[in-house]
Amino acid sequence: MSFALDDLDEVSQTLKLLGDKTRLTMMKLLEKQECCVCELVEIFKTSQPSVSQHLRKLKDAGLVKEHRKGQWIFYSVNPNSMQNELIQKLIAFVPSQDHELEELDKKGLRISCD
Amino acid sequence: MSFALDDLDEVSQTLKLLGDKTRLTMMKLLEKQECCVCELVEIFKTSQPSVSQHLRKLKDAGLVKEHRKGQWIFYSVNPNSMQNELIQKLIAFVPSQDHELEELDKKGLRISCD
DNA sequence: TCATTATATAACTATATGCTTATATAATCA
DNA sequence: TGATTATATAAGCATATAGTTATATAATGA
Repeated sequence: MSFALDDLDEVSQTLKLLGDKTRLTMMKLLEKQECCVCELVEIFKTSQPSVSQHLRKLKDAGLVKEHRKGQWIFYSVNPNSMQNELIQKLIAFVPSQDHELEELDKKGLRISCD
Repeated sequence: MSFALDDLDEVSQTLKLLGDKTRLTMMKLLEKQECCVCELVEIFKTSQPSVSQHLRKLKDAGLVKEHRKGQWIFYSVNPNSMQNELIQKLIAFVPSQDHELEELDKKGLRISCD
């Protein structure tokens, strides 16, 4: 069961976070598929600190979770966040990012473990 | 018929706009009921220029419409905006602002024309 | 253990944002 | 017409934000 998020501050805080193109796209990507930082650096064509700082904000808000696999840290959307119902509705409006993941595969830059 | 808003920039731009507590609350209010600037000044307990500037941003994005009645200019949510489907989903998560309108009535500060 | 790779964090900078004060425009009313 | 009321806009300021560079931490592998 997901309980409704009915608090003005939390809604506006969440919208402010996702009012950034990079973070909004990240959520769309990480909803479908967990990614490590270096994959996101490749996808967003930006610096590693920039990616880490965006992820930090999403994590602080509880929107993503992380787990380490060896040297990599993988991030994905936290399905148990209080804001998840809102998040799901939002990212439905964001264009699919599947092509980004396919690009990664093509370039052989996809990280996979186990 | 409402057509889906499927553009990353427009979605993130809309979320950034509504990632402000004042503007988010305004949209919730103006969805239910048109208000003039002076009513919003009373409700938000802030300055008139501040309210006007927020409304300006919402209007520039096409999210609200205005019409003058005598000396007052009334604003309301524009149901024909390209983002309306997204807006409706968003403001469903915002707590009702009915009490604000009731407060106005009680204080005799509600503007009505015709 | 040392070098390499992945990630996080800190400090700095440039730009964006929201509010304030002051002023301009527009409508109403005496 | 002049005073009042409602609203918009401009300029200035303080804070927030996102990116950069430099550095720290952590895991891997030779």
